Amino acid sequence: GEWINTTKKIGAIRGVKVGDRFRHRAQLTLVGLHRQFTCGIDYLKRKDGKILATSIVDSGRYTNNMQSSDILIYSGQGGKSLFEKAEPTNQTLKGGNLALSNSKEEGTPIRVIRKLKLSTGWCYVYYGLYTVEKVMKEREIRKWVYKFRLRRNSGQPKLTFDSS
Amino acid sequence: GEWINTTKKIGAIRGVKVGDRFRHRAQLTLVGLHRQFTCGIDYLKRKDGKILATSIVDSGRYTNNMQSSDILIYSGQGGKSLFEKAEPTNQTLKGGNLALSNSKEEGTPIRVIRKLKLSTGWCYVYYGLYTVEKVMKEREIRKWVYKFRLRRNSGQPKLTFDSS
DNA sequence: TAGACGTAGA
DNA sequence: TCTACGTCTA
Repeated sequence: GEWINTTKKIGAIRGVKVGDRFRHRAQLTLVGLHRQFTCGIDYLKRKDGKILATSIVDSGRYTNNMQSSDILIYSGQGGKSLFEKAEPTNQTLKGGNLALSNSKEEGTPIRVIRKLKLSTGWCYVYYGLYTVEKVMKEREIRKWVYKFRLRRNSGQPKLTFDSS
Repeated sequence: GEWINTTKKIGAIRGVKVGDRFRHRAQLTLVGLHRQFTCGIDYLKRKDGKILATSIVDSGRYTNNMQSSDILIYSGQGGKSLFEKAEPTNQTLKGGNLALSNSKEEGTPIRVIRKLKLSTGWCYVYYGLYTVEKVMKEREIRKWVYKFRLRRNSGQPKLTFDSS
């Protein structure tokens, strides 16, 4: 890839407002909201080597859920998603999962993007900054998975949709 | 997919000029230049059922070549590309290949997009309208493939690049 | 439901 | 080189 002036960063992205909508994952990459093309968890490595999550995309392929407007339970990666056919395997605390866990320790904000069906069709909506407040290990059908409870940081605009 | 006001069409796209550059295939889809996300040949079905090519993308995965600024030899699809590992198989005159062949019969214009490495990095460049002037069947390593010779329609802007 | 000249990062 | 919550059309 060829990128100019693009250091991954934690926190708000200049020029992107809460509620902004995007048609394709490629656009999230272009504006710097989420620098992974298909992976749901993006992260960077700090100078001391510790990895921290920068953003997550909830596109409904895993068993996430939004309990309220402020709480999001996000599934870790690995061990096959809902629609995969391969044998499920246990998730491990590495890559994006480790990054999210580290982010809880550090209390660093995470950009959250969710795929929604609005009246105009599917799109990715920037929900704003969240903080990981709990890391859980749960038993699913035939595997252990990580779940991350994120809470939306206060002081951000309310989100309302013409969802269909 | 959710598309509004988007009928596939043959010929120039309003708002897109020869030489326009795009970072991702997704952008080609958004502006209507090429409505396939990964496939190299896009086509539509005419009212009488005949399929005609609308656009092609040359991203270097097949053995295409640009003999001069006006002539492009484009490989048909199927039978595995250069980088695939599976067994090669013969290409057949269906789908995109059939569409390109039909376009030769009808003399309809085809939008050509090429992936280039410029000084700013890789991008897709709109080369303008071409017409298929010859359909060939050739022997490659262990398979038969189709090759389409396209000639750039006259009267279009010259293209110059700061390629690297 | 599967195939197709996808992409970035580990 | 491979994985990853891709995405369109047939």
